[in-house]
Amino acid sequence: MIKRYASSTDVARLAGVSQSAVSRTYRPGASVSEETRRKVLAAADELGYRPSRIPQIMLTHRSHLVALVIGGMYNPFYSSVLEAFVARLQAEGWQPLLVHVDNDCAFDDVVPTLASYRVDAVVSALAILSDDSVRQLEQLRIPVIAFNASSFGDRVVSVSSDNVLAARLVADHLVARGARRLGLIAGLVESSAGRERQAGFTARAGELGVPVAIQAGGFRYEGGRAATRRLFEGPMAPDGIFAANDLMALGAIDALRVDLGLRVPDDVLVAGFDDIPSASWAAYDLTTVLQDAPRMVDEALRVLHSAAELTTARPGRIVVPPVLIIRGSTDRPVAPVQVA
Amino acid sequence: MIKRYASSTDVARLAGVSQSAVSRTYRPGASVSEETRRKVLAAADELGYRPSRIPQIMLTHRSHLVALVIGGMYNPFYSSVLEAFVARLQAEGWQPLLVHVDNDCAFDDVVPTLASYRVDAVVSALAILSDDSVRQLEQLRIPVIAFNASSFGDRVVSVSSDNVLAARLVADHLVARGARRLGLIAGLVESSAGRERQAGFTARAGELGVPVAIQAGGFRYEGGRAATRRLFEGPMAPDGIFAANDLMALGAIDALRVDLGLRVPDDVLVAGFDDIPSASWAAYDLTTVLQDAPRMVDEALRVLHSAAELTTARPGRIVVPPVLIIRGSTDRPVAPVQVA
DNA sequence: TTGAAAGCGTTACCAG
DNA sequence: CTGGTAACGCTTTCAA
Repeated sequence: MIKRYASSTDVARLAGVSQSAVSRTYRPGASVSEETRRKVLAAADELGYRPSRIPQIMLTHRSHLVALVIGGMYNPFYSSVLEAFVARLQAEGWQPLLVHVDNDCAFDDVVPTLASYRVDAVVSALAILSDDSVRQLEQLRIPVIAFNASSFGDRVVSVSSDNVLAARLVADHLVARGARRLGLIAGLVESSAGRERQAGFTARAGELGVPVAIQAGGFRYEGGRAATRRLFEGPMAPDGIFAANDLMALGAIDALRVDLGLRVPDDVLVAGFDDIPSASWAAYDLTTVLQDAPRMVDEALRVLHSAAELTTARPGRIVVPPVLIIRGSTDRPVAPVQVA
Repeated sequence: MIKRYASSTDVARLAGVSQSAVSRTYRPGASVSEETRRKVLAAADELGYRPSRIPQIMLTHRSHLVALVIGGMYNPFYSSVLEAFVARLQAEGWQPLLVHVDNDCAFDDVVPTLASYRVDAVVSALAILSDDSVRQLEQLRIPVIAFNASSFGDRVVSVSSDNVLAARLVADHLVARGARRLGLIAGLVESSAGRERQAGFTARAGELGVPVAIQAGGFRYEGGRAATRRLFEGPMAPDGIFAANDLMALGAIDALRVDLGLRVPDDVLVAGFDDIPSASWAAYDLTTVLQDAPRMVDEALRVLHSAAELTTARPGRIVVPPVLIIRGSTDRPVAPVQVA
């Protein structure tokens, strides 16, 4: 087995000082003579020495490692969340250990590994979080922060947008712009965010006395496109569609224009959720709900800080206000139009 | 300071056995009596114990940690590469430590942190890798694998597509489909991949006797859109455009259709590079070069395995064959058309 | 099969 | 200011 990294003892030997002296040289505010420091730094430079955090982890019971659990990176919303998270964690002295899971039971499998690295906390950006994984992490006393998944509000801390309110705003907007037969493209039933968006939208539509047809789109572009075609196979062709995320909304727009030969927004209004970059591309110009990722990350980090000194974060829900971004895909006069 | 994780000593105490017995219980193939194993597992379960890898790192000089350095996650190509990498690393027993850098000097800043966690290797998916960072990692004897950046072929291992060949194929294709005045939207000069694509394209166009106008697009959608408008301000309005990545190509298509009122592919052919998901969306249907991310990740992992036992990977370039994906954005008869 | 003990690379504490 | 030493949690070796 090759020894790759030099140790403080190696440096001490070369510099002709004690190992303690090397340690002190790298500890700010420790008392080392200029002479010793010089010798140590010279030796360290020669050997390519950097102090190791590993023994510190044993001593302090703090690794400064945070597990970041991600699932569907196909959704650009999650890439931007990930990027923001990593940048913020680094800036505050944490190191993200990235964990990718395809499906939920795979998460259970990696929990022991995370534990073996003694992570200080787990941040999950999974749409879905199984009861089992939560229980496992609880037993290991690892604080868990759920991003965009509120189903475990009583056991973990969750940070998410106000999905219900946002979906209600979308329903209001579509109806105000003249829609009278709504279509909803749902995500995955396992996703609490998706369920909340569906609930808010259908509730508000009900209050407004407007019917809603529902098709599942699985949060993907192709799913949204297929769901849209199915919506138009039914008896009630919608004149306003809300997709539970932007990817599906973009698929819906393409289905309407390319597969069905309809115009957006002239024939059908379309709105999405997330405000991913492609939502603002000229070909789509999609009305959507902005999820304030930086703000959500901020909140998650606030929780992380407080959880760092506890064995578990205090359960609860943190809800970030959403913003409706109105673009061309719903750009019609506000005055209700006459519908056949 | 709270002690979050139980130790083998805690378990031993509760189980009424020695700490060695606990260790052996978790080491496959060690000799423990059924009775002891039972007591240990019961105690471990009660305390939520998982063996720690931290002391092992000290003993073996191997952390099984791999630093994954990422930059522009705005490009979906990198999210999919990241996802593939993380999945593969995990499957093979490594843990990715994620590092995000905004600009290159920021990388220099995190190198000491990576070293302090005793990472076994660094995989950089940065378009740009500074000379300084490479030198720093060399001095620390950390093997480096550069993904999609070949400028340091003599110092590190790089894995990339055959950018030159791919760009030549694109030039051939555009000209075969009738383009006679080419436009090239370049990425960033600092990116070796971008430079290679530009070199291959202009070289082949030269051989074919077709002029090329160049505008920089910075690898972003907006940049590609603006670059396209600039191409048409010049004296030579192109009838075929190659963008050094898909994001810029999509911006180009929107510029052509929305800003300039031209048709794609009827008036102008457009091709990109990467084959990101949105390239195949109906609104764009973009001809592009597929970078075989899974294959590239495979190659990188092969290098990682061999580098794991060395203090440095043997420098060299690994080049993965690209595939031209022909879609609607260049869909014109193969026979050369007459151009004014 | 079992327990005791050394050692990994640090930091903190102590005596000099 | 300096060097020696204990301690962290684990694996491995050795003796019982």
